[in-house]
Amino acid sequence: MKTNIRVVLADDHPVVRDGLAAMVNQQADMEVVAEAGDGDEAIAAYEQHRPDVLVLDLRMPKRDGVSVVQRVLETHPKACILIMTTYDGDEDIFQCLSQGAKGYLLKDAPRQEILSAIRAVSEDRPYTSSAVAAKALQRMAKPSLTQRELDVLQLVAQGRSNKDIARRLSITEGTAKTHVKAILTKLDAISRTEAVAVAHKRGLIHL
Amino acid sequence: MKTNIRVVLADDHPVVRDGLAAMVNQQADMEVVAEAGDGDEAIAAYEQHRPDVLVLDLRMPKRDGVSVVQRVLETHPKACILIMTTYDGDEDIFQCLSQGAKGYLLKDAPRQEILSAIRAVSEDRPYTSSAVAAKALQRMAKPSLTQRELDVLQLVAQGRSNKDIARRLSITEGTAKTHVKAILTKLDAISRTEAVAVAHKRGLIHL
DNA sequence: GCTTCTCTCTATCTTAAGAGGGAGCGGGGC
DNA sequence: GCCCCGCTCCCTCTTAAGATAGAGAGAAGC
Repeated sequence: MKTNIRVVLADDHPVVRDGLAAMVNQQADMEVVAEAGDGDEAIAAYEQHRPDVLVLDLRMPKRDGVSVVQRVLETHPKACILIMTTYDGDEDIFQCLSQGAKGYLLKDAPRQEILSAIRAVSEDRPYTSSAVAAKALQRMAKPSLTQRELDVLQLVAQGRSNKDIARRLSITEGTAKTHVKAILTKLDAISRTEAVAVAHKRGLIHL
Repeated sequence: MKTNIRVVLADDHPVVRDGLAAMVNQQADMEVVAEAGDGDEAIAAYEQHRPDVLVLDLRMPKRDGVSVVQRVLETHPKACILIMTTYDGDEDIFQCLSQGAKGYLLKDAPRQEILSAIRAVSEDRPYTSSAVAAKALQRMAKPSLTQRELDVLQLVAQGRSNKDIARRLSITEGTAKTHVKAILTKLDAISRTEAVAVAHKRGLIHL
């Protein structure tokens, strides 16, 4: 057939790109037209080739997946992006999906699932894996952190003291404590260290 | 030639296995004889095929890379094992190498490096990447934690209080504090939360 | 206009964390 | 035998962390 699905692969591991490329090129109805090893290359490759599907790793050097999704959809609102990630707890997944990514995949997914996800996304059909759907529901029930709280959380995770955090954010120590307290309540943690553990598990922060 | 290098691949991501398999099978002098998706399968595959090289991911379900290395070398002291990992800061790398793994690789290594590493290991020559050699030197200079301290660190990372840690390890709170203090000193951290951050960066713990 | 939310700041109080000591006991190496 | 090390326990003291409660300013939505 002449209506091949044109795919661009973006992943920082050559091995993974090879694996995906091998799988894709074996299919009669799809082909890899370009590969990218980091976020900037991914954007450049998209601009140049305008593929039917962009398969995108979330964690990449220079520019992470979230910002690539943002950037590409800004200039090409109809772009079909399939997110690929290692961790299903990753908060970024939901950020990408809500920004307009068409689907997401776990890296440990079997071959068939990967291929059918690419086909689905290429036809503008959203692809939702059951694992992520479940996570999404769980996530709905939990309170979300404000931007300021995420700022504070980031510093807490680095091991900063309240006083240090206050200095860096140009607020009083009392305010820093207020934010930390709010974080503890929302994450259902007793101590800041537990909060970091929970936040990491939920993919709210990347250490 | 008839002296093919027989390779077993162990990685929990089908995509990665595909990529490696494609690369390896393209070479005239090597072939993939089996693949494994977790630690137990890796051991079973080794027993069954006795390959020249076992390419092993450090992080796998059921049984992690370290214990696979241990197990295989126990019964086959001459086994040639090539460790593959995503993170170069991983403490487990050194554990594997000191246990007798012949080489290690980063997953973001280029194709050529991967292939030459496999060839080196198959000839019983150790393969050491420059990145890891540098890390190894850095690591030498730093004080190492005792087993007990690692136990405590694990619990600290989960957000447990000193009192809680004491209860779980059947020691007094004072002793728990002593261990925590030693950890802080060795990791050069001011607070337990910073200690967790440092420990994670060094791959001493996996959250 | 009113409510709601976020961010900011205040104050007090209790408890946990961390600094700085010292010390006994068992095992392994010298 | 002795010494070093890892693990355990003890003490005091200071400071940081966390619980609790209240409140004002500004923005967004109804």
